[in-house]
Amino acid sequence: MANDFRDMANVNRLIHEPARLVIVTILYAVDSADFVYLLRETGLTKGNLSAHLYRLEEAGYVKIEKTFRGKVPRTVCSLTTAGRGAFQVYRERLKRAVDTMPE
Amino acid sequence: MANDFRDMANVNRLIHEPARLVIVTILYAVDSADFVYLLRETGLTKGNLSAHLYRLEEAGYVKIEKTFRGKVPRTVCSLTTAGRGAFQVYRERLKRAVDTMPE
DNA sequence: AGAAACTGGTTTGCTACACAGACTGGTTTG
DNA sequence: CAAACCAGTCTGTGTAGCAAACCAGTTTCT
Repeated sequence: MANDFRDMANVNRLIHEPARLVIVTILYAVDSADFVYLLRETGLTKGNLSAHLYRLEEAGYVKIEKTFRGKVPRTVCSLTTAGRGAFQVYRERLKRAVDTMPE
Repeated sequence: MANDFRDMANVNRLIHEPARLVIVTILYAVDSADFVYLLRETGLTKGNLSAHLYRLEEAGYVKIEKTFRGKVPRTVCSLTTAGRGAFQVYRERLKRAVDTMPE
């Protein structure tokens, strides 16, 4: 039982960070989103969003494609298979944690 | 809907930190525990545990009482009313977050 | 045409934090 | 009395999050 508590410490820290959790959750739901969309939805600053996306890309969780929409640059983000898997694992682990929390 | 996602970023960071979440959850369940007990249950190092407890005390979430058991020092920790409240709020918020996560 | 303002980001600087190993004050054991 | 041990605290290091400053290019204004 106390070991269930200890399990909480074993969550994926990369996804556990609230800002990134929001990003990943959105990407999981919508499949693909561009930088500006994420900016609006998350409420993060640009610098912050950029940095978090980079961390997620580095981890292999997010694919970042830079294209142009007309003459305007556009950054499209989507979860990789690894990213989707990591989110699922995180979600299940969190679900169990919440369920084992004392009333 | 996407605004629900944004809510995930609004958790109490102090409790959200996995190590502290474990500590707080234990204290919530057992009401009072000494340093050595927490050390065993959490698997944290002493320095780490000490620092986390201090942060929680600073926040007014944990009461730390230093006594002696015979000649040996003993540190007993317990959640304050504020701490219990904060945990409950965190737990409910997390519960909602888990529930709004996409399948 | 040139300046000003806007878009879509990235880089930089700062602060805070998590972590573990070294250290401390005292106690028990050999 | 020295060595080992107990219960913690302090210190050093590396990482992270955050926002402001910056940058490259585009559109708008005059």
